[in-house]
Formats: sequence, structure tokens, C-alpha cells
Amino acid sequence: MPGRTLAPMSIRVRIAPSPTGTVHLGLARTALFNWAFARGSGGSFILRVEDTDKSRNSAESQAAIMDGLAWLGLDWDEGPDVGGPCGPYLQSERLASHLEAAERLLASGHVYRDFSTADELDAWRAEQEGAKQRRAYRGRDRDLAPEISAARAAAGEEFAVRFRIDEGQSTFTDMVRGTVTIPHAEIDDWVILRRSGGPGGGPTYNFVVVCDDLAMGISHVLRGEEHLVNTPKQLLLYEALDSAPPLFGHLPLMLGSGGKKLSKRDGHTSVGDYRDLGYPPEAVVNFLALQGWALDGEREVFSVAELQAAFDPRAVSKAGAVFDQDKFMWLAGEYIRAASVAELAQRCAPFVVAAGLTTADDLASRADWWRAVVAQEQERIRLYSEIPERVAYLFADDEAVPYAPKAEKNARRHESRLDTLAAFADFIASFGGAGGAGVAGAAGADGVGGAAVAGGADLPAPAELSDATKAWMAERELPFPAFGQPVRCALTGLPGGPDLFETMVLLGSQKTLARLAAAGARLSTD
RNA sequence: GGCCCCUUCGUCUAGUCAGGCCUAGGACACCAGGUUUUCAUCCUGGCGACAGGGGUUCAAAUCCCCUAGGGGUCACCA
Repeated sequence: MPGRTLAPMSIRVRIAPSPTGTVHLGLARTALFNWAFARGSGGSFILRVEDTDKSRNSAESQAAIMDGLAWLGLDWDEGPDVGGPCGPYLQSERLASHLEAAERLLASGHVYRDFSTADELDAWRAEQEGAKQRRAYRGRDRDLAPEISAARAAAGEEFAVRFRIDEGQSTFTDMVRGTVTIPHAEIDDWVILRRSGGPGGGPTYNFVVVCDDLAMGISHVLRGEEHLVNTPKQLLLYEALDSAPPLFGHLPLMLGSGGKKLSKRDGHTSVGDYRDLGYPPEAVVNFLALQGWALDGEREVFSVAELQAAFDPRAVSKAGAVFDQDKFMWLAGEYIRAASVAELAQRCAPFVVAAGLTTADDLASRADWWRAVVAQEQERIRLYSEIPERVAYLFADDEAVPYAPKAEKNARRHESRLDTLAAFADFIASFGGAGGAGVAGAAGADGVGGAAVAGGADLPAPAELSDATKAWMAERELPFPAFGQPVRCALTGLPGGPDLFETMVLLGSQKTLARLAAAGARLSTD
């Protein structure tokens, strides 16, 4: 059923990746826009895999593509895995229909057999090299009488099938670019079927994409700008097939910092890279949506629901967008700060395990404690992957907590450090065991106080400990830095970090004491 | 090189279709303050653009033309 439908209720869009094994950011954004367009208009989003021949590992690569899209939260209504009324959704399985279409075009004279050889083509190309204005290629045999052409084919002579381009020009209205006109003198009599016989034979991309879009009733094609100049070829093909074409919209390219099409040279370019780097998928989607589109020009952080509701291909910008890593990371941080502690804890856990700090079982066995740890770091990280290095001290040996140079330097700045450390240790010891666990329950589910219970610690809740310590400091006329810097170094070895009292509770009195003692020795001499 | 597309702060963009509300708005980055036990968060302020030139108009970022620059594409790849 050839589809053409402009009615909102029958919007059908697709993403047609070739199974390369990774989801390139450009593909991801194209998929996202198509998906948002479909979801926002009650239409359908279709996944079709362009697995034309080759690739022996296509099953694997195909799975990788689907995983990538799914990770982003994109889902499709029809596709190789879920089926649908217009299947098969694997291009390689649609060959028969492609051949059938080619047959029809041959009969109607829109295409012709070209018996010229590769050498002849090369010669022609070489001849065009120096020409000031290259002419479009017209097949040597484009005017061969049909009977003769058929007879030669029947006799076993090899040929390619080319599309006959007539004089004139093609004009169409692009959803994002407006009116585009391309003279036919620029368009070759392009090949729809490769030279018969050999292993490379078969239908070409521009041909099958039209056949398949037609068969699947695709109403709108949103794709990258690199396809803009292919559009007239496809338009002419729809016409030859006696069908109405879909509406086209060509998205601006995503650019690397050099201003050229984003490529491997620009660093991380696939969705999987960002997943591994610790970006929240929601942030990736949000950022991708910002490349060439804007909600209202004011709000940078928005949900997919808002994207779906507001997306309109006609509002996509025409100019390419340079991929800004800084802004991307900022956005990731926004999502991390907005996440619930429970969810954040869950998403960060694998990174901590992968870093070798502990096991998943350990974190699961003291989930309250782990959540409290994550809550402490929430406003300090932009990526899940930043968690391990920040919390590594919690898992370190008390006697050998790594001291960052700056932390140690800060600590040594204070002449009184050794006295302070020793005296404070006594102060902490005074809380030892004395019914601390009894009051901790008041601290709330996600709070550090709650974690103290899970961790078996025996210190008062952080606020209480803080008040008590401050009173203790006042007595000794000790300014906060003189206390804080040596203690922070002793407990964490880091120059900065979360509230010290929360940290002590997380550590528990035993570890706190052990670290204070170790620091007394480690910070004594030079 | 031919053809096609594009051109607002360093970057992502709003505004351009329906010219005046734009001494061009927001965000990232950067700089300076503030809050703070450090780090971070957060808050305030600053820096910073209509590629250039001609028109049209009472009025142009917005319309027209030219120039320049950038990108894409020129396969029996997808």
C-alpha cells in the first residue's frame, strides 16, 4: 500500500540505520527527532535495518544498534524484533520486491540496461576530470532499442540498470530548508541495479530506500543533510513508480570542533561512548535535542514529554551545530543533581564496582549507607563515572588513606595539627558505644543518620556531632580551619569534599579513630 | 572545480516566514563578587554577536541583490 498521507493521524516515520555496531551521535539525533515527531503526533516510528549483503556479524551489530536506541529510551512500533504489518524490516529480506520494482521500471522505460564496462566508465570519468564543468553521466546504452537490449541480456551479456534522467530540474519543499531546486544536468543516470552476475550485484541504496519507504507507507523522511542532493533522484523515482513521495526534511549536520562533519577524529562520537563515560541517558537525549532545535530559546533542560509535545520539523535550524562537550557535561550534571538519591545510587554503583573499590554485593548489603554516600556527592559530580575517585577513601585502609598533596599541605599548615588530632580523637572516643544506635533512627531514610545505623556506627547524627564539636572547638579557641584541614586530610586525604561530620558518621567511630591516629604519625615529621 | 545548502556572542540558540515590542533575549564557557568548615552546589554581576557591501522602507537581524566565508555532495557505498 503506497502511502502518501499528510493527515496528522497517519504520520509514519522511520530510522534506517545500517548495522555498523555503534550508534553514532548523528544517527541518534536523527532517530530522536523522528521518534519525537511520531510520538508527538500520534504517528508511528519504524525501525528498518539496512543490512544490505556483506556484514557477516550483522546480527550482533543489529543488536548493538537496538541496544543503543533503547538505552536512549527510544522505542519503535515496527521493526525487525517486534514485526509489524509492513515487514520484513530487514532490508536484505526485501530483495524480491526490489527486483520486481526494477522489472516494472524496465518495462515502463524509466530505467535501461547499460552494458558498458567498468573500463569505459573510468575512461569517461578521467575525461571529465579536467573539464571546467562536469557533465552528468548518461549511460552509453540509454537509447538502445528495447528488443536489442533484451536480446543481449538474454544472450548472457552483463549489464547494470540505470535510471533515465531527463532534461529539466527538480524543485521540492523541504520541511526544514524550504524550497530547493536542483538541475537535472547535475544528476547522473544513476545505477539502481548493479552489474548482474558478479558477487557485488544487486539493488543500490537510493533505489531500495525508496522502494522500502513506499512499501512501508512512510509519510515524512527526516534525515541528515548529506542526503539533500540525493533527494531529486528519489523524487524522480517515486514519480516513475507512479507514487506520491513523502515529505522530506534535511537536518543540519552535527559538527566537530573543526566545523566539519562529526567523525571519530573528534573523539567520542557514539552513544555507547557516552554511556561508558557515565552520562545519564536522559542528558544525552536532552543534549541531542538541543543540536539544531530549541524548545523555546529559554529552557535548556526539558523532558522527552516536552520534546515530543513541542517538536516540529519546520522549527529545526538550518545551520550545522558544533558539538560542545562543556555544555554537554554541564547538562549531565543537571540531570544528576535532579535525580533521586535512590536512582543515583543505583546508577553509580556499577562504576564503583568497575573501579574495583568494592563489590555489588557489598553495596547492596548496606544500601542505606551507600545511598547516604551518593547523597553526599550528588552536587559534586557531573557524571556517574566521577563517583569512584571521590569515594575511594571510604574503602581505603585506615593506615594508608592516600593523601592528596594539596590536602596534606593544607593540614601541615597548622602547627597545632598533632595536638588537635590527638585531642579530637579523645573527644570522638568519648562517644564510643554509648547508646548511639538508639537515637540514630530519627535521622530519616536518606539521611546520613540513617546510614549510621546500617553501618553499625556509633556516633551521634551529623548535626549533633557538629554542634558538639563546635562547642569543643570554642572551648579550645580553635578556629575551624585549624581543625578542619588536618581532620579532613586524616579522614579522606582529599583537599575538599562533603561535610566533615557527615563523613565521620559514614566512616563510623572506629575508622574515624583509626585514621586520626594514623594521621598523627603520618603528619608528624617531614 | 560544478551543483546544493548555510551564515545572530568563542559554542548551542531565541528573534527572521507575518519589518517596528531588539539600545538583539537565554544557556554553556570565561571573569568578578556573595553564601559556605573545604570542595561543590546555589545566587548576583560582567564580558560577548546580527559576515561584508549595496538597495527597498518612515523603519531591517528580519525583504531583495551582490561579495566573502563555511559545509555538503559529486560511486555499480550506505
